[in-house]
Amino acid sequence: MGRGKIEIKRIENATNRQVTYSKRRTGIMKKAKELTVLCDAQVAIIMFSSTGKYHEFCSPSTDIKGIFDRYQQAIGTSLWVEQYENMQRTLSHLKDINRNLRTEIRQRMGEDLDGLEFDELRGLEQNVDAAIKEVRHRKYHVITTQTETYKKKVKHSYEAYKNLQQELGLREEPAFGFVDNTAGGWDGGAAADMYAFRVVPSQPNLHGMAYGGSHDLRLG
Amino acid sequence: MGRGKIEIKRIENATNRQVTYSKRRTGIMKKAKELTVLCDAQVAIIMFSSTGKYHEFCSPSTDIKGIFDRYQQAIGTSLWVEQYENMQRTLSHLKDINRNLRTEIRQRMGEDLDGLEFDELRGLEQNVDAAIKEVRHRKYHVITTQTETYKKKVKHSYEAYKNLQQELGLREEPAFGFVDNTAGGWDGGAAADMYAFRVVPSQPNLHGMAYGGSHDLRLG
DNA sequence: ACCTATTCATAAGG
DNA sequence: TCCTTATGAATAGGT
Repeated sequence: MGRGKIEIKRIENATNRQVTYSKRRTGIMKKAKELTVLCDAQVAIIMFSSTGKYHEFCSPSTDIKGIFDRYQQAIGTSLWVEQYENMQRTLSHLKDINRNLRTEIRQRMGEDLDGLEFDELRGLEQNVDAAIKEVRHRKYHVITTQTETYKKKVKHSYEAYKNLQQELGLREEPAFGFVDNTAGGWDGGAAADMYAFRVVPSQPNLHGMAYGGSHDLRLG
Repeated sequence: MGRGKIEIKRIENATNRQVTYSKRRTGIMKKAKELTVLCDAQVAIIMFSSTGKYHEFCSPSTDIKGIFDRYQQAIGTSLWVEQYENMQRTLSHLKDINRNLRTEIRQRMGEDLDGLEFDELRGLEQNVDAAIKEVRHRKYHVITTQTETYKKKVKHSYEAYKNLQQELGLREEPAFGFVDNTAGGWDGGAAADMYAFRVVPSQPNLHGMAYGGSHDLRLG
């Protein structure tokens, strides 16, 4: 249709190609619209010209996404579903793991023990018992190190003070006496009591997690 | 075009509508193919007839998914990205939670304590200490209940045996004596020792989780 | 963007 | 669905 037949092959002249693209695109869109009205059909068209411009058509009462969701249903799931389903699987797997982890934590906190057999309880007890030994050991290490540090600080301060006195030629009595009362091993209970005043009253927080408090276990 | 002009409105006769759909669909597909060849364009078309049958066209050297990915880029991300990104967010949130839970478990097992302050260690110790009391309490409860059950079973057996003797008119000595040696409270250590032979040698397993063993913490 | 000769698509009927 | 054909629509090439 037109002044002379044309061969259906790529139009080499860029201007002609662009003009023909415009005309024929309009024609297809019109035909598509007529089809949706005449035949009560749903149509979605997406076009990219050779210059990269894009145009779309979509029958009314829906949108591209709607038609593509229907399309995916029609061809029986594919396209993006694969990565989507992978994600879904990973997600539910993670939820399972989280549930198990939370169960284990609760049991390690002495809750939710009703379902456990004697053997299981015994294993749990032994495990928690070993854990508390580790925690105590670490605690004593920390407090010992801390104490040594303070001891050294005091010692250095005292020596600096004495040096200052000497340099000033003063002979006054020191303002305080330095006594080493931190030597030797630490008794666990005593250490805990000595430092009880330093413990914060609310839940102690470990890297954002409060032991014994409520965990942020929302699944989002 | 055709033997008479037609009005562009829904064709009420179902057969005519179907016939027209077929003809015009073919026409559009042909036009689309010509467009892709003549103008070096990319085209994707999806159609659903009023009867639900679907047809598609796609320019060569690509596929529907390819064109739609390009389409989404062109309009600047949308469509499925929203739910996809929601999922991605949920997933990474779950992973965070998972990591925190595992950290907490490890710390409750006495591992990974290096990063903790004294106050935190103290909180952890108190918490684990409270937990082990709960576990022991539960363990004693279970073993006591179990023992009571066995005791009753033995008692019932013995009574049945005595009744049988009486009914048979026999006067032989009983084959075994019934002595109540399970009354009174249970000492924890003693109980554990008494029943030590019942403990399975390998890791005790609690609902599929082995305390102190390796957890199935693969993230998939 | 408009014009128009020409080709094409298709409505109706079999 | 395919064939036929009269007729209106689409459009190639030029302005």
